[in-house]
Amino acid sequence: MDQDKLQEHLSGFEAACRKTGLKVTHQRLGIYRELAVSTDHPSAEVLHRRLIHKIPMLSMDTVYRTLTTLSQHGLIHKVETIESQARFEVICKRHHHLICRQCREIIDFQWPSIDEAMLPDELMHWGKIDSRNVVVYGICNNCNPVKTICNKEKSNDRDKKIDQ
Amino acid sequence: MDQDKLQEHLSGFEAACRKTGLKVTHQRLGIYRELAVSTDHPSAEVLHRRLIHKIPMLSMDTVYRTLTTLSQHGLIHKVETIESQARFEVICKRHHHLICRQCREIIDFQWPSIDEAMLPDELMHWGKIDSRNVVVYGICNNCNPVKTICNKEKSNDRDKKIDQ
DNA sequence: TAACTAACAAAGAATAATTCTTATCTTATA
DNA sequence: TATAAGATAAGAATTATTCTTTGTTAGTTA
Repeated sequence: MDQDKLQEHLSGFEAACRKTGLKVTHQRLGIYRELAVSTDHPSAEVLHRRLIHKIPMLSMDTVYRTLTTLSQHGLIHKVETIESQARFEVICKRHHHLICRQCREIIDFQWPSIDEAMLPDELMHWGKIDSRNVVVYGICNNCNPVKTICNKEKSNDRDKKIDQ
Repeated sequence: MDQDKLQEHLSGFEAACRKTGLKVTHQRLGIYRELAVSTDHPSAEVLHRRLIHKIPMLSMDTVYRTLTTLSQHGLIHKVETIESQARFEVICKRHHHLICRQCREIIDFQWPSIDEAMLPDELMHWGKIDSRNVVVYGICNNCNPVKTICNKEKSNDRDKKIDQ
């Protein structure tokens, strides 16, 4: 995310906070900004690790509380996964997620035809739908190199913790 | 799931266990059967509660262990959600999930056109894809009854936002 | 059918992720 | 600038899940 886009996001964020009556605190702004510049859908823990040198007194609880609050107010997203640790993203343009079962990297992709497709009729009378997301799982080439040409002995990042 | 279908499932399950070298134990069979007759994507805790009168000595640990094992061997699915408690389902015919943010009920629906649609090109060189699921979130009519005529007033927009 | 061994149970400890409690601050507003 | 509502830090607590050990049970194979 480039600087202009970021500034735009941050202004939008402040405005949205004010509108909903959320106070614009240093911590919230910091957490939101960090999330906005992250492309890897960080967990609360990762965000905390990245922010602690900027906001030394930042507690994990604040990160969790903030993420929950922002998510409840629709300012950020919790990503659907089969993991136990929740991961987040700012709300940017519509996209879906591709997740590696091994290294757990989550990458975004667009799929406009799905976004526009009519949902099946049976959903029409269920209630009020507010999001539709595709989650694609698999093993990425880094984790399970294509044998074809070379196959350089795989990097064993099974438990790689997606840090900083 | 009707009786025949269930029997078929159970035979398939036993065969699959034997094939992978998993022992077909009373507990595994019981847990799998309970999951197969459940349409509500139960958590480990719920399954345990439902089974404890049939298998009085069943421990939570066994339920967790079994669900993990079966899931690792591709015999059951862990459902993608934004919840902290994991929920499971047997592998039946292809379907997607509709989840109520309020009551957390998860219901299945089919969407064949998505199942057949080509994934975007950009995913082609990412790795080996093994599943694609649509997760639809919203508020069901039971939780937020439609006030037929007009009324808005409700729709506490706080949590809305993410469109369609 | 015996024997080998994975799987199970119990019980408790451990871990990981997240939330609560309380006293103390900060932001937005009067 | 005072102040009330709301937010934070710190640590305790909770929840979900996994691990450890020991003794037992029960599938599977010879």
